[in-house]
Amino acid sequence: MAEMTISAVARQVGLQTSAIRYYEQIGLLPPAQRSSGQRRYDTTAVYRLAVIQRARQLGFTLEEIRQLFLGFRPVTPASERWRKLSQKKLAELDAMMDGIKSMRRLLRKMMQRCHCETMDQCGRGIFRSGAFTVTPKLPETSLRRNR
Amino acid sequence: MAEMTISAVARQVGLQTSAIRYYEQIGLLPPAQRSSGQRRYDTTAVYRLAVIQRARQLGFTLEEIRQLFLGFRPVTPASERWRKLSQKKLAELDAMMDGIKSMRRLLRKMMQRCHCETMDQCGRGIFRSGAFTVTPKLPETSLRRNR
DNA sequence: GTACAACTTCAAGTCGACTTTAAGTCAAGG
DNA sequence: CCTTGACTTAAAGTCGACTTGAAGTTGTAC
Repeated sequence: MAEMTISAVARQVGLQTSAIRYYEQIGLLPPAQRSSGQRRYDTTAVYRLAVIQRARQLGFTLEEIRQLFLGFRPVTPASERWRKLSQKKLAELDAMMDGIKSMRRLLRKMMQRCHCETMDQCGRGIFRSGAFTVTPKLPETSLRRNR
Repeated sequence: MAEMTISAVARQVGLQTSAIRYYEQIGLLPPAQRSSGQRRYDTTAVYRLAVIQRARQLGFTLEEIRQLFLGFRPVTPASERWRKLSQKKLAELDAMMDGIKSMRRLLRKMMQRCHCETMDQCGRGIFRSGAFTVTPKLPETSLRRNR
């Protein structure tokens, strides 16, 4: 259990080996010890990856996760790190929810109220209402592939 | 008003000219009439762009918007087109909301319950709990630049 | 005649989080 | 010795929605 290959670790944490190499490359994981050129990991690496996975689950970007590990003075307790980053993320999530909610509202209104025959007619109505200049950009279809 | 340049149209609908050319390129807009090589637009193009902007506001991808215009038999009324696509999108938005909500829940729990000193300790806890294999992928920080 | 602004095309660049590909290395088994 | 499988690297590709850049054309003003 002390020395695992990259694929053993990948299996344990539910990642592809390429992702683990990538994390190392961007400095999210410290360079692994090598045994005749191959990476060898112990449980601390697995724990670190568990944290990374959890953080991704919480909506953190890899850059934010790097902050979690490296963006504080070494004495800063983990709990405080989490709290600091979580506050910002929570606000972001709320903003995102609001964005989605307004899409939903508008979508429902659209479904109820539109009786246009042609798209052109529809466009004329929208254009007159003037409320089309803003562009909230959709948060993306969620749920990415998971190996 | 009958004949506008691309930049006049861009101004009216709040897009960059490059976006309009791009829409033409991917077939979202029909190729514009040319006057000595330059594109000339009338109000129907503006209406079409108004529809596109509104649809983007509702969370539709450009591909979905293309469906809105080209994915139905020509006789299909606009209102019916909207309703068909909106139903799917509404379901997607709901799924996205659920994803965000579960992130929020987990985030709050994390903030309350984590008292770890070190990240390593934190990782051990997460790893033991086993609930880190899934990877919901965050919907993206919303609100993209708007020209 | 030439400067200028506004347009044109086509190709390439951007962002984030990876994956894929090509070419090479290594240890074990037959 | 040779194959096999798991690993290695660096570079390039992927996705969506554009933007940016380079190089060229057009019409108008001075």
